[in-house]
Amino acid sequence: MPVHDWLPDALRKIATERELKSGEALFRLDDQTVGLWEIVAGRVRLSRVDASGREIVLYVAGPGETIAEASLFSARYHCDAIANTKARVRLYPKHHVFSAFERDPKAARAFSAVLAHQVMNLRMRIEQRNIRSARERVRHFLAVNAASDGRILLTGTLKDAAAEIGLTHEVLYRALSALEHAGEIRRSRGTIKLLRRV
Amino acid sequence: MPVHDWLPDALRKIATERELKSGEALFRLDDQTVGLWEIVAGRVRLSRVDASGREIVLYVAGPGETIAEASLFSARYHCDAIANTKARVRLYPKHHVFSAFERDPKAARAFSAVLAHQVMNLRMRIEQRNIRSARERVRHFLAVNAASDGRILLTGTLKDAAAEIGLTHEVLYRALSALEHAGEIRRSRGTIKLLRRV
DNA sequence: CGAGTGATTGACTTAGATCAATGACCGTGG
DNA sequence: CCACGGTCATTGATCTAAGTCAATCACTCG
Repeated sequence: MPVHDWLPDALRKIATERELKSGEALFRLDDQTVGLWEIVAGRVRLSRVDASGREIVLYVAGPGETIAEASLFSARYHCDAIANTKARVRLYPKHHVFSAFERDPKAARAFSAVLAHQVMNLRMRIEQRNIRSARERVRHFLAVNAASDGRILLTGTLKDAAAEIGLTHEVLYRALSALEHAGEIRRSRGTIKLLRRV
Repeated sequence: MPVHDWLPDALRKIATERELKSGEALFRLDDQTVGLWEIVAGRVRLSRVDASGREIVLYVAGPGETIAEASLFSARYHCDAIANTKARVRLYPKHHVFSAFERDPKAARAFSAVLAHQVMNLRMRIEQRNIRSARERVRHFLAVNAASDGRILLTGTLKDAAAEIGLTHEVLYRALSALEHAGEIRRSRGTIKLLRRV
């Protein structure tokens, strides 16, 4: 997912950065699309205003993520992007992106590959959300994130993990300790290990 | 999302169909990837076996969906695909897909565009799942699916919609009738209209 | 006309959210 | 070097909204 994996070096050099104050709009519905944005720091929300006048949030993007990939392929944005916090963003201008893809088909292919992986990953997360039981959901999360030796590599805190899987942190703690008591996992200072069932 | 939107005609002609019995494997982890699969009928699950030996379902695909887009870009599958029901699938062989993309850069671009849209759509659905309150979730769903005149186009039944937004159908019915009583929506034989707030 | 399914509503249960309190750990600034 | 503010991790008590079970009616399809 990190942008650095698929954007050609040349393109990264062309990118320009911009600071956003909290609440400032990066772009608005129907603005002309200019390119691909990467969030460097802070959080930016994508939202629309619905028929009854309320704002509906489509997505909140954080550092390392790109937004508006789809808008590369359309002339106008179809949502608003507004900074939730003070934020720094980087712009990869549309025509540079496409000319890079033309010059370097591998880059284009890498881009597709990244998107395809994201699709798989997001589908998996939705599947996870379909699991109602907190315990089962945590099991799913652990299983998906476990290496072949059963060790789970946590990026960030448990609180972050709780948010990602859609549980409150309290419930995650409880589920983890229940799994530990049941002998399904073992924990030691920050690492979790999935134990092989007999 | 329908495959027909982005696959060149020529490619569609080359595709071969295959029937799967319920429980039959379409492919297995570490098999050589052969191409892109489209589900024509039935349901196929993508799953892996975790470190403790349980099967974890990554995704369940239904008619009209494609699976293993990401595997186009890798030599081996990294999950199993198993028919949940009797199913019919269609194969677009990998090298044909890529040669079609080379011959017709527009097709390649369309493919990327489809993937990018899927990413946006999936992110939106995850955002929706972050809303805990059933009523708010239904509001979000209605707002996202409403046309500019506030009319909501339902594909399929309300039960389907309930499944998509991650609620039981009973809860969806109740939330809808609560919204109707509150004057936020109006319903008449199968159609829902979002009323403008004053 | 009868079986099957969707839509709807009621009654009840439960699991997860919420509120609250505590200890561990960290960086930091005096 | 240590006191202090902040966040994470953890656990307990309580509440509530969503899930579950169940019954009914409308509709469609063969």
